Amino acid sequence: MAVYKAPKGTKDVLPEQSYQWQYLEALIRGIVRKYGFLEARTPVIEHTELFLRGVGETTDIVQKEMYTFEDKGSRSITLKPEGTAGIVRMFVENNLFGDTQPTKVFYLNNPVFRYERPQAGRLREHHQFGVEFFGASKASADAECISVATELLNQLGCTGLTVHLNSIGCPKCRPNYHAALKGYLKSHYDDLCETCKVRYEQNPLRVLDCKVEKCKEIAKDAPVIGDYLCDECKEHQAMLLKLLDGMDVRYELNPRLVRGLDYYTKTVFEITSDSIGSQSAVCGGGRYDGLVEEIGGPHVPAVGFGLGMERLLLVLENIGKEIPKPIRYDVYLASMGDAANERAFLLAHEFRDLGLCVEIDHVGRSVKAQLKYADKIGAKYVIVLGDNELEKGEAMLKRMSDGEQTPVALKAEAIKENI
RNA sequence: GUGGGUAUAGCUCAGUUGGUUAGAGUGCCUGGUUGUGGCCCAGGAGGUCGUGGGUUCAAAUCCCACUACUCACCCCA
Repeated sequence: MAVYKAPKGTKDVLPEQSYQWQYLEALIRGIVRKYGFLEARTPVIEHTELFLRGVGETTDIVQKEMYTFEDKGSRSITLKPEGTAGIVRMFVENNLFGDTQPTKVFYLNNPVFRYERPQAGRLREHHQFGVEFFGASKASADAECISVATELLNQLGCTGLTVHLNSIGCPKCRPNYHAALKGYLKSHYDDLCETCKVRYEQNPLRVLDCKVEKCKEIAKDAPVIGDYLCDECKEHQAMLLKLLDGMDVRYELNPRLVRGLDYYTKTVFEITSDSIGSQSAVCGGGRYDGLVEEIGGPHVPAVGFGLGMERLLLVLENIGKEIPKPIRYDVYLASMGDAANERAFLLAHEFRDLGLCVEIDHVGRSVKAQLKYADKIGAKYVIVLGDNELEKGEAMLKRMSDGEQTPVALKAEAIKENI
């Protein structure tokens, strides 16, 4: 029985709901196009090593959530747990850094996999839309990325969203902050939760993110990164805020926003929703100036984000946003009797040549049942074909919205005039 | 990995202190005359009551285990 179910944490997109995905896809393509982002597609699998180096060995994603296996050639392969590492690998492997910069790419409906306990808004396989902006160190690049996300969300009419923003510094200034933070945490070490004791050693920034009450108490009075940023990081953030203000993008500065991927530098941001349960992040990203080098390329600054498609759909559902359902059939050809059935089939063929969407009877229903079926599948018009119509070479074109019937000659072009 | 909740028709759910052929709404099929949808009316099909054990004369109902789903922690999109 279990064999015939989709694996835990995965979901089918059923035929009746795929239009929602297509709607988002079209909207997204229209937006990124205006910014000049080009689509890139990378493999679902990568060498495990890429994520160890890219995402970071101490992260939860790498330590306990990856789908890793050995292939028949004894290579360690991993289903991608996030979108950025693969794109960076592509960027480096194909020497795209050698082209004129910047390089602006996006990915759409990119499947990513994490072995986690499923819950509201969290799947083991989900799909991301994301943007990666290489070779641009200026804050305008950060601002464009955020703008792509907020424009999308705004165009969809999303409400209850918050843009959280922070800077976590760069390799020049972060060590100072690390030292200060560790110094502070050391005096509270015994009160930290068990995982935070480990974080203290491996990645003290993450203690700020801890949800345990005691740790939150401690974090509240911890030194703030903003006080330790170097001039360059400070100026970068100031410029970003200025540009966001100029676009009227609302944001909240959150000094404790720390993301679970190791590659970020300077800007980090997250967009959360208050309507989709506790897994509230719809979009997350930031700057990663050191990652290209880490993956074996030259020093190339970059910034990007990932946005969860399933969560975006959840937001739309929960705020009652209706996605327009496309018309499936223009015409349904009801027919009875062998001659009319055959004529209906060929007429449908002619209609399709003219670009119309049309359906006929494939199961031998009565005329009454065919009308009912035409109504159910949302056909705009119905034509009933029987011996009478074949003789006269004329039939009634029935408009389903109001039932009005008009006589038409049995010629595809002529009928098309009337719809 | 840790907790809580749920499991009865395709779907959403009833099912009284254990009691005889397990129900409703919706969906599906058919019919309400001879070739015309929506509304209405009538009829029909459809259920190993998640699985396996136990208690009992008797279990959808009580007990245990397992599984699945779900929500939350954790983490993240």
